Amino acid sequence: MAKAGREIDSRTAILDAAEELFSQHGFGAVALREIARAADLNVGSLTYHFGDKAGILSAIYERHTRPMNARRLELISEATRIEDRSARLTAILRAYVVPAFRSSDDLVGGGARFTRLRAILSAEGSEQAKLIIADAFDATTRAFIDAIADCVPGSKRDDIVWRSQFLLGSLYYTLINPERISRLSDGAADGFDHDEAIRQIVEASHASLWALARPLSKGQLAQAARSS
Amino acid sequence: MAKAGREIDSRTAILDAAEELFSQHGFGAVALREIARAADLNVGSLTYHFGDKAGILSAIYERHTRPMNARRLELISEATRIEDRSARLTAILRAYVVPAFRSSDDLVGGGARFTRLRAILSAEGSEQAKLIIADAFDATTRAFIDAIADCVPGSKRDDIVWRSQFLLGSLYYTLINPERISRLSDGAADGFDHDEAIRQIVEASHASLWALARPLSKGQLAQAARSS
DNA sequence: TATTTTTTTGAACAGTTGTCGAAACCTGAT
DNA sequence: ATCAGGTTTCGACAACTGTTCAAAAAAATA
Repeated sequence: MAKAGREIDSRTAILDAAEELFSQHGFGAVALREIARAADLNVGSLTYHFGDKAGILSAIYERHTRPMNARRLELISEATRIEDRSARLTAILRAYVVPAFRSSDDLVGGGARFTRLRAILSAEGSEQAKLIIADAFDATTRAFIDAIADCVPGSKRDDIVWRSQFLLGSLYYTLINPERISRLSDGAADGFDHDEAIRQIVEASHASLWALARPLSKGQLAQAARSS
Repeated sequence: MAKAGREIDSRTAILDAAEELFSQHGFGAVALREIARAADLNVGSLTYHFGDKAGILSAIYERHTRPMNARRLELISEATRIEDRSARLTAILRAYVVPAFRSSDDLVGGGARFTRLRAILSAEGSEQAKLIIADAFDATTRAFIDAIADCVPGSKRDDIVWRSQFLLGSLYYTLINPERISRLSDGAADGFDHDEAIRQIVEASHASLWALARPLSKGQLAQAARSS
């Protein structure tokens, strides 16, 4: 397992280059030769280290999935200790969203990039990619849904599933189309601002999910609006 | 401009086949020969009718954009006549979501398929596709945001932009990953049910946007939850 | 029917794709 | 200095890509 070559570590150089390119153009649209050029290596090196093109994607997933899931579960665990239901819900939502944007541990700046990659891959839906993505995040998502359900007692679980997936949709959309937010707000909002994006997603999702706790009729809601 | 060939109309046969394939695998991943095979025609026919591969995508957009936008503006116009703010908001949201799922006029079943195509293209972000997509829906989206703003007076416009884009993200995500909703709810919810999806998206977005009308503090929200 | 126009076909093109194997290279231990 | 190991390079491969074009076919027009 000795290291050789001009690079410090060719494997991570390849993964870094591939992750950057995949997160921008998707899996199928990126040629192995592009990755090789970006990593300053020959094409053959890629298949030597990872066997397959799909093997590169597998390795990318492997180095992100575990730490990101661990961080999420850790934060969710912290959040569930909060007494106040509304504050707890906010903490749980942050536990899910923040690790998706920020890097986990050593991988600097990789959080948002990897999440963006996941977003693109889910849309691309290539057969090769599907096998790798699999359900790497299903268990965590279920824990996340359970934690939410405890914050909004009495609500139907189906509704929570729907709205928690809408959270994921909002997350993906923001990472893929940040410029639309900037443009539609005429520059007043910055879609590229991760901190602001986190805040917006968390608050919007909070409102969406919290409404399940006390399902007011539309008439009641309208009345409340009129009286304000 | 006479019609010929074995098919009723080769042009629409090509567009139908291409739309189906593009909406499933994206623009770059579909080969012209696949489209030709699906349309029961030769490859040369495609470039004969549409010049380019991009030309096919252009034609798909052209036959959907106008009617879908028209239908949306029509429904928004109807909705703005509703007095009750909450009911009006619901109607506006439906005006945006329903045409994205249901077909407009003659094109049977094309609504959801075309929206799914848009979702995939936005993720793919290929240069060729970007030029075609352009801002075909920007004007309508702005009218949509304006109409929402009237329902939630006093709220910041930035917030409305963010949350309206989250609506779009939820829409896209639902069309791309319907099976995730079914799976995470253990079959209790059906992600493929368009009517249910419309209802869920509209209600969740309503809660999200309506909360902007009367920004309660988290303490107040928590108190309300406790008292219930 | 004969002529003209539109459409379809089949083949070919230059370029790119992922993958593979043999040779060259580098490094550290013997 | 020799050897063995992992690593990198280069070249080639078959398959597939979008696009083009002349010829054949079909349809429309006269």
